[in-house]
Amino acid sequence: MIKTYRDIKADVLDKITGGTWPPGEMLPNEADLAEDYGCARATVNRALRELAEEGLLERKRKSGTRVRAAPQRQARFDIPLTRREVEEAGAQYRYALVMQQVVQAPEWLRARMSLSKTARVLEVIAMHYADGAPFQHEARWINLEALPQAEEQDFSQRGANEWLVETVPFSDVELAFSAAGADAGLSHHLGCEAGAALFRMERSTWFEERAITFVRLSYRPGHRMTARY
Amino acid sequence: MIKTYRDIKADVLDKITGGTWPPGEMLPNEADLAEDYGCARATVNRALRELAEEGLLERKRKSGTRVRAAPQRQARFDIPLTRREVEEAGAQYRYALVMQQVVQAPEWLRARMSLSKTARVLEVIAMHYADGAPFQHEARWINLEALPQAEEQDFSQRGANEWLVETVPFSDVELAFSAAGADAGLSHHLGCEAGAALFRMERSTWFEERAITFVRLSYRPGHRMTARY
DNA sequence: TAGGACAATTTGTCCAAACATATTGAAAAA
DNA sequence: TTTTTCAATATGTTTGGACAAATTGTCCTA
Repeated sequence: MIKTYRDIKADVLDKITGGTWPPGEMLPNEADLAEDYGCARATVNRALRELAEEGLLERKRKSGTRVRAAPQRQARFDIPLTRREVEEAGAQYRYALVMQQVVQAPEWLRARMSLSKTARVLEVIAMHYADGAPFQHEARWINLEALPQAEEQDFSQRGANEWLVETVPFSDVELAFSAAGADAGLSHHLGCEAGAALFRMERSTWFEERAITFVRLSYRPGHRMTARY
Repeated sequence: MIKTYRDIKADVLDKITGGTWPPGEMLPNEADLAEDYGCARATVNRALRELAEEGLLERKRKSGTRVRAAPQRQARFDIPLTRREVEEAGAQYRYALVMQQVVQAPEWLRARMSLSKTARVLEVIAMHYADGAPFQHEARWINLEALPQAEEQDFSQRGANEWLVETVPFSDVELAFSAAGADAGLSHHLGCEAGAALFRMERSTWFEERAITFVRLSYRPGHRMTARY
């Protein structure tokens, strides 16, 4: 017997995948469905609302609910904290600072972070290891106008990311994935050949419209990032 | 005056980002919050439930609600349909079939798709162009045991993906992102140098526990995939 | 015929109350 | 002291009812 909103979700999903309600099909309205299922309209509403959020249904007032013609589903995945990523793979994590210095922000960085011409940034280069082998190269720039206290920090023991997560825990993030060939520095640190194809993740972080940090993470060759949906 | 669950969400979010409720902090229980906000508990419940889903709060029966210590936020992004991806960038889309043939599934593919030793698959190689320039190389294998009618299909005009979306609209998907160097075939089709770093997306599709298709999409050099959260 | 006012419909949200369920912590028993 | 039992508590879900908001289609009018 159907009772919970989960049961209803599952049943509707079955009807969709089973072909009872093909793409483009209109569903009965909430009131009718509630009667069919023998439950309150709010229960049906929650089931349908969640299916719509997951991209399977399309809902509009007055016109009703229909199965999406082109099921625009979306992948969700957790943003990996490098330490956890390594440890969850069952490997020993190690961090090492390569370099830390204050510099004038170069032009390309000013563009990405919307910085002024004279902006100073803290540049931090570091490596992350899994079981002693190079795992990820981190190149980071921190906006010293937004976070002046970063200049006093010592990132030789603890990664900049962990400090930032504590200091500016909630922020807006823009992510980009791409691929890039290893240059001389990267190939040296990652222990791979120059030109090797590396998976790369770039992340810009903002807090209250101000750029906090930009980080470019280059993974060792062969790294894969997976998601399900 | 606070009234809607959205207002409550916004207010709670402000209290979190503003430091009133720092990471790890316990929130008052729903009943108390409902009284504070002058609304029903169900309204507070919805606000907090959604914030928890978004990864900002942690909720447990009896113990209550707390701000996540390490805000495990997740990125969501839409799965790109190549045609739309190109057209939304304002470019002219063009598709071209390179090759289509039935083959015995090689060992590595059998492993990925859980196929039997004698499984036959339809191999489809195609190219996607944006404004006449190579945009993406598609290498796809379709399980003919699950979809025998694929063998009769002609993918010279319409991409295999569009046919599959119509034929098996709802399926489970496993995604993987990585980087790979262009081999001879890829560099030829994409018009880039051999060894160039390419962003790659691999997708396995399942329907009712049966492998439908595996596709490997290799983007032209320099491609970026972005998300916000 | 074209445009505007309006009523009907459907989803969206809220409420107050009740019961369900997981979990904790304390009391009771071994 | 350790284990078991049990009640208290906070979130999870459902109900039936109500009103809000968006949108559609119709009818009326110019």
